[in-house]
Amino acid sequence: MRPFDSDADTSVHTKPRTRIQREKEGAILEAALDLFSENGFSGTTLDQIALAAGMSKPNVLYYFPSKEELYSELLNRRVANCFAPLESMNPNGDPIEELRGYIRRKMEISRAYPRESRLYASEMLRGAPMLCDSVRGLMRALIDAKAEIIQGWIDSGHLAPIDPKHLIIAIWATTRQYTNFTAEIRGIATGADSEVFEGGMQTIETLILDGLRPR
Amino acid sequence: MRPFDSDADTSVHTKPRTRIQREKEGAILEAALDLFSENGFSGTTLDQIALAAGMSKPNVLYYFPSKEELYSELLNRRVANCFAPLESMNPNGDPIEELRGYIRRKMEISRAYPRESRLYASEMLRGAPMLCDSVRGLMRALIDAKAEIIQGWIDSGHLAPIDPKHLIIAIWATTRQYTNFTAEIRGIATGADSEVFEGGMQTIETLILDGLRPR
Amino acid sequence: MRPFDSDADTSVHTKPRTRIQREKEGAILEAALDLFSENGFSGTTLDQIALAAGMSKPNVLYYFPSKEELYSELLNRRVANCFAPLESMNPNGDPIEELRGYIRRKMEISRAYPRESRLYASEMLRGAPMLCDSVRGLMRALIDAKAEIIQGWIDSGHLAPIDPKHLIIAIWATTRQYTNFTAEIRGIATGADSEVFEGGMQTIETLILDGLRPR
Amino acid sequence: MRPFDSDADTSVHTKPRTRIQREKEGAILEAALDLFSENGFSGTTLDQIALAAGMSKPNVLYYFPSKEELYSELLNRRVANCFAPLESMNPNGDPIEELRGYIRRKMEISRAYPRESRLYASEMLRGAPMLCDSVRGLMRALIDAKAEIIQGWIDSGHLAPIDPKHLIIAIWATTRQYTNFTAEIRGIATGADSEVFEGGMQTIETLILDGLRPR
DNA sequence: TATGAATGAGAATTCATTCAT
DNA sequence: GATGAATGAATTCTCATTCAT
Repeated sequence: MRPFDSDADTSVHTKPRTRIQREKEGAILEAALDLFSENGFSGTTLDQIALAAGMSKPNVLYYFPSKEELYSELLNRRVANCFAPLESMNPNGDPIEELRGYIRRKMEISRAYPRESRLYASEMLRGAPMLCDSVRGLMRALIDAKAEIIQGWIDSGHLAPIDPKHLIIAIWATTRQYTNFTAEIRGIATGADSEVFEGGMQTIETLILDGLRPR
Repeated sequence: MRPFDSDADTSVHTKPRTRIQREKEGAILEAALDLFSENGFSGTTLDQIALAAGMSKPNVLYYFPSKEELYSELLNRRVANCFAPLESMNPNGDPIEELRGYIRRKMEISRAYPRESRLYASEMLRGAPMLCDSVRGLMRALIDAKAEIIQGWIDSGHLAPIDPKHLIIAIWATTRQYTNFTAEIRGIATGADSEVFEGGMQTIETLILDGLRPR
Repeated sequence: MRPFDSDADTSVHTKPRTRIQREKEGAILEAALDLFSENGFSGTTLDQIALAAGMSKPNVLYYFPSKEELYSELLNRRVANCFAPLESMNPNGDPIEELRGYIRRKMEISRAYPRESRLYASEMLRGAPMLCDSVRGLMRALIDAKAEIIQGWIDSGHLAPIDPKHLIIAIWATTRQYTNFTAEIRGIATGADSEVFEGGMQTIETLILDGLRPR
Repeated sequence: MRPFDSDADTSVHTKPRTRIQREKEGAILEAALDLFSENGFSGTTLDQIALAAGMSKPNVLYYFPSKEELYSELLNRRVANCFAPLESMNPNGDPIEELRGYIRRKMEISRAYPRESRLYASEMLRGAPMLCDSVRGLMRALIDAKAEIIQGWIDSGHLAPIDPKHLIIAIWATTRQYTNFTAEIRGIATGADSEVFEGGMQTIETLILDGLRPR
């Protein structure tokens, strides 16, 4: 179910060899993710990270050369992984059902990884100054691929005509709302978080799927 | 077209009386809005604001007692004004056309005040630690009022059954995407910003309005 | 009864002519005395003084060229006046009764002008960096005169042999304790301030007068 | 003769373990004591302390979290130690001789630790805003204990009737005069400091002991 | 006279980073 | 590897004083 885990994640990395190293690095990344995603890059200090990771500040910098590198690592590796394994959309399946599945998986993944998701959103909101090109490329490629599939469905008359990329953007926007802007949601909707989440999912499906179903 | 301006804005304020005061205060708010909306609260320094406003740092603090107050002023006054004058929805009009008008006005207002809009989004993403209760109340009241109108349309069979609050959230989410997450949009869609914006608006209307139109 | 008042005080001054001026200057000195005596020179700001005096900071500096001058004025004029009119000791009176009278008047004057007294004590504790020579001279002359009288009483066998200057110092020390170090007194003795004050006076008289009475 | 030293002092402390730490902390406390006792809390800057201690300002703050903490540490630990080991008064000894011994020890201790003594006096003069409760309690307990002993002597007719607490206050007052108000003393008495000090001690003994000796 | 406006020189404190062990 | 120690460069904020009106 989990499309990736922290071990797989850091294994991409070149440095860490021993188990201890991997564990320490993991603890740092975990703490940093907590804090960066909550308070942003400037709002987080190495002291906080070191404290949360249960080690000394210099030790944090032993594993990651600088605060910026640590942030970048998180952003460009962990966040990238949010996309990569995510989207399996079957070009031969039923279009509406495939889209429904996509929306649901997107919501689920964001709910499962709220910190990664918020970190990414926060970076985007700032204008993405630290997002590396490879991740940008990855994203673009992913979108392009999906858009092509959707375009096929439109061309064959299974979906109402719409710009596929904008459709994907709309899906991202609405799912983001329920997973990253929870503070806003809580200010608007009443009820337990999970209920609101379900209500949101229902609404998104209604709008998008009914909006796309050809008349 | 502009539903408010900075003069009207600050006139609500108690303090500034002289012309000079209003001008200087305006310059500071302007600079602060630029910087806070771009780099967030912690990512912005008083030095930057003073430089951008063309005055000395203590002079900035002569007008606003602290960095936090300045931020708060911006967030809670300027941003609040984004909502208040915004939404006129006619309960007696044609539901679909009223919603279309609402979506368009929402998009326009966000495009006209991108910095206020981004500042607000950024605050929300952080969990809204500095958003004051009066603004929260304003928002909630606005949503409640709109939701009631929409519920009326649903009850009379003019719209497909949907949770009105979630509908509004969906509209906010999608408009936000095109006005605040431009960095992400640019990474996905090709073409001039304004074209992309138009495409987005078109897509949102299609999804939401067709999604709501009863079959 | 009052050995001096603020009018007499400031009249020594050269500048102020009009009534308003004298009043304003008085208000400033009053506020400054409150604050300096409570918080010391560095612990007091011109803002605080201006606020307490009910005027603007530049206006304070219109009357007194600098914070230091204001403090100095207070210290060297008001405090000096504490001494000058104070001590009438009759060389022909009964020695014990004259000393008793002196102790009582000293206590009373310190109690009547606690702020001046505390300001002076605080300056002394710091090493008296701003006490001007004329006040030093005044004090010395006063002590010398008293010491001579007392020496006469000792020489004529009316008092036990003792160094007259040290006697005066002892009187100052003990009276100061009850008027300036009230925080310490309150930490030690129980009962209402005035009772404690009376007890202190009684004790001082007992010690000094009995200690001096020849056996 | 020295009833305590700085090593014993800081060893009560929880934090410092290594030799370097103790040395540095000691250097800071030493410098701070010099400066705070001379210029008071507000009149002293961290820059001055850092300079005097031969280290950088942040390094000072590495050992003490804030200026206030540093001051408080000094006041409440070092000064408290001034009292604790001080007063051994034998209830079974000769009352006059015991009091004489007490006065002398009190004078000596204040002369040996003039900075601690002045710091304490300065804090008291300000109204003791930073004196912690435990020190207050210590003082009160000490006074109570001594007062009881003295009362016993009075009850058995060995001393003239007097309020024991006020007697102690008088002793504190006069000893303080010679150790903390040296600036005033120098303005009054002529001769070398040590001679003046001896003269003062002689006078205090004469007054208090003769004043108390029953006739 | 009086004051709003402005500021340079500090003040305390923070923080990413380096260094020595 | 790990950490205590140290610091330069900010960063927010204060304050006495000046200036213009």
